[in-house]
Amino acid sequence: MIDRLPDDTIRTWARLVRVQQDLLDHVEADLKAAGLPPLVWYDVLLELVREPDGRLRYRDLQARLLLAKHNLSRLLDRLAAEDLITREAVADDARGACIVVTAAGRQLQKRIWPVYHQAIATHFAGKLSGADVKKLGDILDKLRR
Amino acid sequence: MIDRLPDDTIRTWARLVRVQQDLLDHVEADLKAAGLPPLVWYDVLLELVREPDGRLRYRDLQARLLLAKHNLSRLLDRLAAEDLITREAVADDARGACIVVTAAGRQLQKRIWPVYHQAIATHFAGKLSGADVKKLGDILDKLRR
DNA sequence: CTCCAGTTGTTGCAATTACAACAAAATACT
DNA sequence: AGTATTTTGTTGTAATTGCAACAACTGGAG
Repeated sequence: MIDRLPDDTIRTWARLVRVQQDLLDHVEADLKAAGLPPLVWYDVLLELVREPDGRLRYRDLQARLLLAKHNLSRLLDRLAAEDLITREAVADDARGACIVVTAAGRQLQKRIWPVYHQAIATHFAGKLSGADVKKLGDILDKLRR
Repeated sequence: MIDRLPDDTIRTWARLVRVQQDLLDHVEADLKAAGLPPLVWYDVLLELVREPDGRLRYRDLQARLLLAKHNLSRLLDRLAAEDLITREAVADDARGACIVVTAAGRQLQKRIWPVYHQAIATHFAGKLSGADVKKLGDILDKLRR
């Protein structure tokens, strides 16, 4: 219980919220301008592509994405409709759903990355020194706990 | 045009996105747990309360909130439905709408603040040193441009 | 004055997200 | 085994957000 936060702490918080929203808006706009799907699609595909066998259980995917389960379910519906992923049964758990990237899914992930990479460079990395990035990383690490 | 960002820069970006989302989720959850409306409501009320006469033109409010105009229009519908704001005509511009906080709006803003303040203290300020906050502020400032 | 481009704010409609309830299967407990 | 509890994932429905078109108005050029 803290009595009263200093004004500059509050200002920094406000700025964090604001800047972050602004950054994401710009990145999303860049993706859209390139005719690409929103960032969450990429997040899902990336998590799957990173796995050695290109598959993850639903709940594990959910845990990594910090997405409410019902939202993920519908997001996957949309990805499946585009043949970017498929749902398979899990061997030892009949409830489970295994999410698998398709070849098209891998291809799309590869296609999004350069655009996303460029956006990160433009809106984020290009504005900071190496030392800034390092320091920011340390600070974010503390916030994560 | 940057050739290829270093891995740790990309990791820091990813962490920024993740941590920020996580922080906001927690803050929103705290507000909801206290039976309070979402953060945007507070943002709108705060902008208005800060004005000496408790009013702002629609477009100015929009510019400060980084909200798409149609979204703000509907958000204001909801606030108006709870009698937290009212819309008034602007003297010298018949198109314009002036958004005015009501007494109930001011009261709600005052009621939200302690909860929001506590959430900032818990999830943000409490995890960082004063120097961290200062450094973070500087970095965010660079990103803003 | 008259027309035309730009601004301001709202609205119809589609897509996405949130909440609540649910079915099905696994796990724990007696 | 038999029953309650928890986990896992989906779905119906309502709220919110995004997109495009719109009406009303302003301000400036001819």
